[in-house]
Amino acid sequence: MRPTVHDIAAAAGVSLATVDRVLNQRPGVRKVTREKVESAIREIGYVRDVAAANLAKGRTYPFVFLVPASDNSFMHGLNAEVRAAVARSPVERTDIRTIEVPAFDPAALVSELERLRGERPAGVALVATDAPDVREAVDRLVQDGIPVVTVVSDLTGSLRHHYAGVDNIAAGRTAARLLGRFLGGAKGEIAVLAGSMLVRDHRERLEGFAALISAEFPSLAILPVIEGRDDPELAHMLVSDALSKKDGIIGIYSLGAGNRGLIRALKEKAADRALTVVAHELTAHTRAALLDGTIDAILNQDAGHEVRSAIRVLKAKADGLSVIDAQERIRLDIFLKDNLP
Amino acid sequence: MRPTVHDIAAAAGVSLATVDRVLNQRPGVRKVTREKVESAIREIGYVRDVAAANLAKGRTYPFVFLVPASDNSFMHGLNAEVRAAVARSPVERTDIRTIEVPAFDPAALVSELERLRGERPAGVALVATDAPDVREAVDRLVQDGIPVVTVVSDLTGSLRHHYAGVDNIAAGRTAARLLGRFLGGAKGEIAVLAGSMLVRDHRERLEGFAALISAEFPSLAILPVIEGRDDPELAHMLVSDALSKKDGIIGIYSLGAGNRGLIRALKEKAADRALTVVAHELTAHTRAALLDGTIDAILNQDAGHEVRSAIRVLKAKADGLSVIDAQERIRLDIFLKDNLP
DNA sequence: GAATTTCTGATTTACGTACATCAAAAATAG
DNA sequence: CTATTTTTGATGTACGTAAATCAGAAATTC
Repeated sequence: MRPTVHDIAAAAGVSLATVDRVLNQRPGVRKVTREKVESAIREIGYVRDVAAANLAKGRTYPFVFLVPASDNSFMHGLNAEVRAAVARSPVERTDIRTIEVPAFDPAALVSELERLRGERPAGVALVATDAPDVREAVDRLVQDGIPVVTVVSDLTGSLRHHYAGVDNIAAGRTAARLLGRFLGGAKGEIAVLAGSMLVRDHRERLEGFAALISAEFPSLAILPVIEGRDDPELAHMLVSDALSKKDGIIGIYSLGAGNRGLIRALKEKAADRALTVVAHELTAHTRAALLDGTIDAILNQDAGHEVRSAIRVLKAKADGLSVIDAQERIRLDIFLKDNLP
Repeated sequence: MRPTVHDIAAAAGVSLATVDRVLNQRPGVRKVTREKVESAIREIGYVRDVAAANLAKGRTYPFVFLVPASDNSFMHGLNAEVRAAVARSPVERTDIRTIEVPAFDPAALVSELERLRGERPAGVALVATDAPDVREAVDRLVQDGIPVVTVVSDLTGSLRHHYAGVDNIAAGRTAARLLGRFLGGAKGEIAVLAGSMLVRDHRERLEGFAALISAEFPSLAILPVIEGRDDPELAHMLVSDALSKKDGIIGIYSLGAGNRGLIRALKEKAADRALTVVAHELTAHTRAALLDGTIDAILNQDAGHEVRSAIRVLKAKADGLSVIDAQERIRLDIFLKDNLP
């Protein structure tokens, strides 16, 4: 049996009340006594029974998820996963509230974060827009002792406790190597379709991609980035246009959302051409395109894992517990036709 | 606040004791009363507070892990993960015991399983050796109401509750596509290094690999399988030999363990040749070989995830709860030089 | 050394569930 | 209708922790 508070009391020669005061950092304990108790805790190897503690406290964890009100498959998926987590929340003693904030709008995010600072939830998860004032707002929350994790997109240089998302530079490099190897030394041009260069994940993916291509696949030339604003219609138009004008294109890297438009353009304009295509995010559309050969590989981050990981980390931080790092690392999934889930 | 047993009692118009009898399936409740209580439970949407229940029961989950006494990096890694789980076990109210069983020895596994049947642990996890009498022994455990999950290697047609491992046919197909695409239509021979064709995962990987190569990459010819028994020395010898004799080899698929020997052979015999190599299981050796270009891609299953998943599933089954399927699906990791963890 | 402040101990209630006991009520058998 | 069995209610204790109260002890101040 693991030791309990009673065992600490006995070992330290103090009363239960004093042990409780030390454990919960309540005032009214002399320094010497406090140290006596603390060393007893260490000696007998006491670990607080979190389940019992939460039961006694009647505690639930009021968590807040800030999700961008963005209209693409990936964000819809993320939202669905948060809702699924909300559905499970009573069982896990969490009380998750989601707040939609305008996408790519640092000011809106900041004001929401400030509001939350007054509310003092047990933890905050957010899809960060990478701006200095957002970072400052997050850091203020952290300094107030509120656990904060970023999801999907991280915040440069902030004090957030954790980032539940993939390494986007590595993702870009991986895409580059796949494209480069699949093209087998051929010479030609690569088109890159992004959502917007104002978003950190997209910038990083491009950065990793471009670096590896130029370092290891010099026979491939990267064309100026096409910014499709994650909008299927716009993406369709821009990609169609590029394919018509340039017939040196032998590969495409789609690093953002809006793949529906890309896929349509490919089917219309490139059915005859042997294009190699690598895209991000597994959705119904990209899955179908992978299966029918329009896309050759899909890089993906599992939104469900990200949401669950964020919640686990917030809970652990709220309880002052440690997390299993390997469990919380969000992996970059590579899907070929053959290993689809 | 979520409803409690008191709420059920009030809603059903019975006493707490009766609710308790129904909930814990104790005798002494008339059918009509039982149904009244059950419908009240459904109506108010009561879910048992597992934490409080376990506290009251003073319950710990005595789980047993049967791991093969196999001397290769992967099994060592698996063992380490189980030990890590054991270290965490007091916090999670689990009491995990590991038992080493001789590898690839159905009889030994069966006798251990039979012994456990008498012991009645709260759950059993095992790396299955795929044999009919093992299946029967597992099914007897299941029929006795003991939760059973297979880890890494599954058991054909058995009643086990769950399999915490990757789809090995898909893994073989994925390896085939990677090799095929990386080779870019070149013509030549592919060598396959396996541990033993007596193990199910290896058989399945080969099956998937061969099927896809012959269907989609007809210019590639698969040489007879080299069985290295997961032994680095033997693998080294056999691969060296093959490389010396056949100079039509342009690709290698290593689907088992013992990659240390393979890597040595490659460095000695094929430094000059442009071989494309796909191997399984990320270890210190394969990682180094991937980074220095000796290996082109590594397929991996995360032993830590498998172990934690197995424990989560066993716990859920023991409590009669459901699991989050997406969370428990073990993914096939594809590692290139650029997305190593 | 008395008055005051600061610590400490003893005790109680609570969280939601499990489990046991004993008495009372209801159903069934004879 | 009585005797018996079955079903139900009432109540208490326990799990490990949190949190509160109040009295008493120890330390500090003047």
